[in-house]
Amino acid sequence: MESIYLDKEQEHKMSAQRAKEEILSRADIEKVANIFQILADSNRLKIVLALLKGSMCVFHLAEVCECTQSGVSHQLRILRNSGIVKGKRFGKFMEYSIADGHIREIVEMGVAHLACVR
Amino acid sequence: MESIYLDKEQEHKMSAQRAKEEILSRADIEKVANIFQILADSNRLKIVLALLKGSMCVFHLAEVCECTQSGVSHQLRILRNSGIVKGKRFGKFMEYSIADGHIREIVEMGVAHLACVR
DNA sequence: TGAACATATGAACAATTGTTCATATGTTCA
DNA sequence: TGAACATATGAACAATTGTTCATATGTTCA
Repeated sequence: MESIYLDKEQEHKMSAQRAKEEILSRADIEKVANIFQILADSNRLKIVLALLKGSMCVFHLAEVCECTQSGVSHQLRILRNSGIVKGKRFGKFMEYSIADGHIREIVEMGVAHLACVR
Repeated sequence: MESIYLDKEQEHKMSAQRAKEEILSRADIEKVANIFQILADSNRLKIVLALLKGSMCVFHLAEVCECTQSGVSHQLRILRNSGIVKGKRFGKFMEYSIADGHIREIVEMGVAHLACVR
């Protein structure tokens, strides 16, 4: 007997075909996953959220994030390496700020998603 | 001698103040970080990208993602638990599809970011 | 110059995560 | 019913990640 779900199977096959043709390259997918990976840690996300309010130095970031200086510094390195934030020295202080114009949109998308989860 | 960067310090202090007042709650930040966490793995991201092209079953997902059946199944559980995808049985097959209307926007943001990294 | 402050970094560790293998569960169909 | 197929899941393992502690580096200012 023929499957009663033959049309469904056909449909899935077509989706799969389309997906295979249009999917991003492995390298691109990894890059996108990396962006999300950076934002996937609450401390790093908190740093980004804080910096979106305005530039500040490590001391204040640690304060806002309720986190140790060392912890913030380590996370800042990751954020710097990925090009999301940049640091500029002012005397003893390092002023950190958002370096990536698109990061606000991505983060705001995530925050917007929060509302519709409820 | 007074610091030559006194105005900068003042500025940072104000940013920090704003950040402390306006920052999301710890719980909300964790939720947002979680959404990003889900999308932070290339295999999971690939599954989501594929499903955005159309619903399909586990067999096809494994094919598109060049991944084992078991691997896809494990990742699907994570995606299901987070409410991003849903599964519906059709006979022997499970049809998976995107359950979260906002996920397309978030993923597309990430993909758009790709272009401006180049 | 050296004390005080701000930040960065290396090493070690615990915790988390993704993958694989083996196997269980669910469904169809002859 | 039982063989064949599709999917899910538990256990084990290697790899990755975040945090902490100690300490190094960079800067100012008396």
